[in-house]
Order: sequence, then C-alpha cells, then structure tokens
Amino acid sequence: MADQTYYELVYQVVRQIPRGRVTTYGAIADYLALGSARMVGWALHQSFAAEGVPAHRVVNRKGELSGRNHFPGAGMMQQLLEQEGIPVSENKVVAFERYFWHPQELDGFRGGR
DNA sequence: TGTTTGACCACGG
DNA sequence: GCCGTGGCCAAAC
Repeated sequence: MADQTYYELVYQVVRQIPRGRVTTYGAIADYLALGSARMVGWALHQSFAAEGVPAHRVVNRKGELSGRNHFPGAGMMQQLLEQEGIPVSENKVVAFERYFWHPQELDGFRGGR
C-alpha cells in the first residue's frame, strides 16, 4: 500500500464516490492530507488510464465542471452527471452543496442518512 | 537537469 | 465582492 502513488490514492477515493454524489478536489486532498488540490487535478487527468474512476463526479470548489474541456465529446461530463441524477446547468452543478459528498463519510458512515 | 505549467484552493487587499 | 498572489507536488518540455 505504501507503494501507491498519490494518483492511485485519489483513484481509490474517487471510486468510492456513491452514485448521485459529487466531491471536490480539495475534499480529496484534505482527506488524503497529502500534497494539494492541484495534485488531485493531475491525478484525475491521468485517471483516464484507470478504469472505474468516475472523474465526472469530481468538480472544483465552485461546483463547476472544470475538467469538462478534457472529457471526450463535448457535454459528455454533464450528461453523465445528469444520468446519475445530478442536475447541471451551464457546466455547473445545481445545488452542488446538496450533492456534495465527503470522503470521510466512508470512515463512519453506517449511520445512514 | 532546470524551468514551466497544471481538471486547484485559501488568503489578502 | 472581485482580483491578485502564494503554495503544493509532479509531469512535460
């Protein structure tokens, strides 16, 4: 495990993102308590090489689809989010705070709701 | 081998 | 409330 690079750690966290939820780069960086939010962005950029990594569920702090430009096909990221049940407007997540998901919830979720 | 950029965030003015 | 700067670590040139 210690051999995992920061990117792989990010992949694992992103993979744990439940459907219909979104998170931010800073949240992941804060949860890992390593590097910085910028590294998360780079990690996701390489995430295309890793499967099972829903990068479309990761947005910036403003809830905007920063990486939309890097996704294959224009508007694909938005469509993916809408398919998950997340309304998106102008490349920005609506009620983003409501769909926000903290990686820490994995540690002590259990309590449902 | 050194410099620059990068799917960012937080703070200060 | 908006704009500018610093910080972070790694990959690309």
